[in-house]
Amino acid sequence: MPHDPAAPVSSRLLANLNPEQLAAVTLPPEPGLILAGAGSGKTRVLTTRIAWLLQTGQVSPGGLMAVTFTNKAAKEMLTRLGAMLPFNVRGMWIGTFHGLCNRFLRAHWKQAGLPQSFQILDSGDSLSAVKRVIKGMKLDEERFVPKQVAWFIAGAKEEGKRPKDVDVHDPHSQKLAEIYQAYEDQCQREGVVDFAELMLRSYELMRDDAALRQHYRHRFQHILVDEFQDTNRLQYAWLKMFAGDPAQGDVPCAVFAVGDDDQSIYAFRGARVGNMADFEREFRVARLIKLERNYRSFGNILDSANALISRNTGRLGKNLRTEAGPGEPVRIYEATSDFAEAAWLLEELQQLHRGGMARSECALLYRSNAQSRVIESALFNAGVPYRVYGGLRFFERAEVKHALAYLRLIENPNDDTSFLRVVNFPARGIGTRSVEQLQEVARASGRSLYQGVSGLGGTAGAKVAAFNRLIDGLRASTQGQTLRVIIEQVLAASGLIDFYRTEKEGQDRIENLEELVNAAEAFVTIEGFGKDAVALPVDEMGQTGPTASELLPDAETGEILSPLAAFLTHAALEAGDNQAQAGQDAVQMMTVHAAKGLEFDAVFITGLEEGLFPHENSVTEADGLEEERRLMYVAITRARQRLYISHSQTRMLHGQTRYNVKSRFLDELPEEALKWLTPKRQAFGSGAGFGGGYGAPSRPAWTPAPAPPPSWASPVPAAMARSAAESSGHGLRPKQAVFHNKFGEGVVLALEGKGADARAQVNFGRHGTKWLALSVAKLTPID
DNA sequence: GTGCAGTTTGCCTGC
DNA sequence: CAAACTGCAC
Repeated sequence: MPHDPAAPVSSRLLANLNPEQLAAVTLPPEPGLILAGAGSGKTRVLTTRIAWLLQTGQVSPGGLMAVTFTNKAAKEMLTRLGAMLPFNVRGMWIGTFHGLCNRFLRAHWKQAGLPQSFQILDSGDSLSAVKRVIKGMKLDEERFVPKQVAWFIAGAKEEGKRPKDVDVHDPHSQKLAEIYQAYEDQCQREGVVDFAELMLRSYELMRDDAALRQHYRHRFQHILVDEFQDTNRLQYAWLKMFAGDPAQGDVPCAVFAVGDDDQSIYAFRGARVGNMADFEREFRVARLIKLERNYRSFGNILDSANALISRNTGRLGKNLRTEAGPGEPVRIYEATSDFAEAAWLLEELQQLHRGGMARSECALLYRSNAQSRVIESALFNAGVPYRVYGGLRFFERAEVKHALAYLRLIENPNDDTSFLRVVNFPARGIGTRSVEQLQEVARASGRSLYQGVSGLGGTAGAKVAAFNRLIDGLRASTQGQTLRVIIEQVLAASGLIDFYRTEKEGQDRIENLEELVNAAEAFVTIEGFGKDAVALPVDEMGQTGPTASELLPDAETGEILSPLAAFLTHAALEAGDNQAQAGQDAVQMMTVHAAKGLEFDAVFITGLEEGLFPHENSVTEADGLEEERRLMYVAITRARQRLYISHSQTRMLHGQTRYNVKSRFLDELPEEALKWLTPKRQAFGSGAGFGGGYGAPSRPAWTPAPAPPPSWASPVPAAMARSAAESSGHGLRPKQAVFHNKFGEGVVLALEGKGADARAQVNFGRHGTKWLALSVAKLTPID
């Protein structure tokens, strides 16, 4: 049944949709799969469908669930819906998988076998919990590397497996299963859950509780899933629990799955593109709708993306087209060093800005967070405002985690992870030895560290008891207080503020702690806590504030989660990406992963080098390489008007200079869409007429795109770099543009002295003119 | 038990 | 290159 054309609201809603979009939006209430290419208006289709379903009265706000993958996407959806709908959208089941699982478990904590105030472990917490388990089992950390074990446990959970379900084929895997079991016991004892547990626990509760299952299946008539290609096995199974599983003979509700197999970039955390095909088959999707018209990018950008992704195998098949013209060519730049690359980025950014482009419309993308540093310092030194997403996030900073640990202990004193973090921070005379004793006592009696104090005598026992009293006192005195007061009191009473005040480098940390108070304040304002909910504030970056919305009343008692509990949840599920630096018109910096779902007028993709992008850990398997290619595809398709791609001959990594060869992905782009800002070079050693390039014996010479050398570490540029340095000593000349780590870009005015005494006078612009000893100062020439 | 200096080790991506 | 870890003097 199409919409009622007489309804004025819905016809306005549906105006300007293309036929495919319209078909998707108004799909009858049955399972549907939408293959939505990058920039094809996917989010618009999703939000419009939700609004259309609601406005035509086909479903009530409570009868609909929409799941996204990232917090960014969830926010985006809520913001857009908030603008389309006349009522507050916060109460609706719209959020990330993990956010919704949390909400579900908060409401049914008792059935799920959790304490009411269970805490959520982020990956760092989870890793230290694993470490404790391994230590407790007296196992060798060499043989059972905590990181790998944590990885193994998360992987098992994502497959829906409990310790008893894990494949055991040798003593090692046997032990792994035992560690997994011990980890689980420990988490249960402490009342904490990790990310994967949120999913698995809610899945199992639904699976095992028929009444609950019936309740939710009756409730949700429509479930919309964004980024379906990124779902893992468990998430798909979870979905079937809520929607009804056709394989079990259920009649499923209207699941509206939107995805793009070409943008599947989360295989490393269990994503299964195959879920799309499985869904189509299992849910007997009658009509698969493809959205292939791109509204975002100009032709050259799109052609580049299409050409690149066409090298992947086993695609569902889709080709983006646009009606915009070719636009600007894709510009490619080769830098001599990562510093020079940063200097070039800066220069191009300034030029775009002078040309009238907003800084916030420029994005700098990189494969891994470590690359942001050099770029950041270049921007910082030039005084260009920027904003970094991801990396060390706000709620993951050490001082913030310390403060949160105190808050978590107030909520749940059995949270041993938090207990260990702060029992002796700031120092209160409880050293390693005392803590070990306490751990032994607690383990022996099967109690938490907090409870274990009763079995610990002597001065150590007295000191721990004093710590417990501190926590208890804080719990009592903060009862019923506002979040701001609670946090301020904790910061003062714990001694955290005093501690950082005496630290040399403590000022920044104190500022972050103050920022934590602000974040809490903002959180309370936005969430509203049952009172009249406040309209979504939108900051200058177009993003809304925190979106916890986990304030569902308890299913049995009707009790509303305390502000503190809600805030702690918010801190665990959202890393607080937009706490700092919000506001001004700033250049956007993030990893390619973080950029998914976003778009910008100008995009710079940096570090297109073998070993980095594609990442060296990925090139050994075909699957890995294809995922890297999809990642590059995602990166390219973020750009609306201008796309720049850069690579560098050398790069600092692990404190050493690495010599890199340009990425194979550059050779996979269509030449006619490109413009090389620096001379295009063949893989070294393959002069004109040599065809196949050097060092690629596995490929015949006639291969159209010669494979890059097997190793990304080319010895040749290294030799070139050496000879350049040897011939001129320092490689500098007057008027040479240089880059300094601290002062940024400068121009050499004069040179004097030789060898170890060589000095250069450099004008750094806003940092003034300085004489630098070349044996000490690192000056990198910029071409 | 604390704090410092020296040494080692690791950086891929994220809810 | 830095964070994280280890060893040592107070």
